[in-house]
Amino acid sequence: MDRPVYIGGMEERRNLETPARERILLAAHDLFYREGVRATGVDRLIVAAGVTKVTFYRHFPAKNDLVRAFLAYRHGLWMAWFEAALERHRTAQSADDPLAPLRLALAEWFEDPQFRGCAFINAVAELGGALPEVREIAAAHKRDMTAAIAGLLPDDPRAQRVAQAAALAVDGAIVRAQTGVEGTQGALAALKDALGALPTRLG
Amino acid sequence: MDRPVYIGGMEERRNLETPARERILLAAHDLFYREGVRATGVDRLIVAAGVTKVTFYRHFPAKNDLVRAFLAYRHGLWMAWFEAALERHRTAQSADDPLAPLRLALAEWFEDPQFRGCAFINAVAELGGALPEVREIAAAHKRDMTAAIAGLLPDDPRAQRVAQAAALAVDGAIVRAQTGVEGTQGALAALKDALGALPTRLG
DNA sequence: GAGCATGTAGACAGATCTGTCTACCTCCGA
DNA sequence: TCGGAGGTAGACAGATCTGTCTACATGCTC
Repeated sequence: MDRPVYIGGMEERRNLETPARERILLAAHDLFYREGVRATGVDRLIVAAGVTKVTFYRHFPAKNDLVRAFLAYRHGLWMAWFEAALERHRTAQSADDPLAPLRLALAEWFEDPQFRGCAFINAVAELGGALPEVREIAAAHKRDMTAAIAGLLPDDPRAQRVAQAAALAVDGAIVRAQTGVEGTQGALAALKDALGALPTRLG
Repeated sequence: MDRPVYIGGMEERRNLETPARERILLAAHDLFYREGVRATGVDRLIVAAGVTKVTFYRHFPAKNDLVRAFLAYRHGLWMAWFEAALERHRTAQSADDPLAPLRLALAEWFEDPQFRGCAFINAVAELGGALPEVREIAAAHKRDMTAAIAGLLPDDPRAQRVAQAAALAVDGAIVRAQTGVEGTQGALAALKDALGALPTRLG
């Protein structure tokens, strides 16, 4: 994996060999994330996916079904990238700074020109009122993200609490990088301060 | 101010005495925050505000003008509540824990049944692609929020950095309370851990 | 008393949205 | 061989969206 999968650039896979269902999912992944769910109409999706309306509705009887499928797909993709990125940066890890891979992984993500924040936070913001289940989907995503962070910490009963606080800081960094309060560098610097203060030398 | 102003319940002010422009703004504040900007059509706004379409478009030539006015209005309202809440909780402040008022203020907010996250984070998530200026509006909001947090800290050159890290944690707590990862109590507990670790005893 | 700002009621235009429909094609496995 | 899964093209329905239009009323100010 030389390039994080969330970046996009999946268009090349969206050719006629790829099954229609997957092409729709790839188009949704691209457009929903980049422009938002409500801003993306079914007509634009079918053009981007290169399918017809009948095919679209055969696979996803309602647009909300595609929204759910998109979030499930995104979850798998993002978690795979996240865990791989943490693993890749483990070389930078030391006993003094076990969360260093977390910072480096997020720095990668934030610098990506396609970065538009967390798809799950965005989905809750956009659809939380109309489609309450996206809150539960987003919560499950955040729980998995927190578990991956906990995996960086030494085996200790207090690791769960530290991981929760670190995950909190990560979510804060994501939204601050997204709005660009102090630039992505500012978000990363504040994240470093917040993570660095946590008691990671347990035991 | 016995009740935070952001809670809503402003309907009683939306009577015929109130000028039409303010009634529209109050209706937008209610509906945009509760259900989202894109989910709220002009037709619903004019019914909620009790004005006609001509009046609406006389004050706000395009819906996006109302979006901007809504965000400016919300900023004033929220900041006034936030600063007042911090002041109200200053009694709980000690030299050991200067950020205690921050936690208590956010606990108030999160427990509110109308709580639906930060209107600015939500607006960026929903409109960041289509209306890029909301990112700058949200960034300005976050800068003011950070300045209010800095006001809790002792006068010290390092206070700015600590305030940035604290603001990062606050944003994280807001989105986690919004998605309900571990409930609002979990968000508050993680916030307490993240804030408690920061070096607030400066100088 | 003229002009202007502010308000009312409601029809209308034109775009776009989700979702349905008919009609036809192709490939594969029982 | 035949039936079903999966595909194509594109018209259509019905709702909803933003924004415009005519026509009229009221009250303030110069």
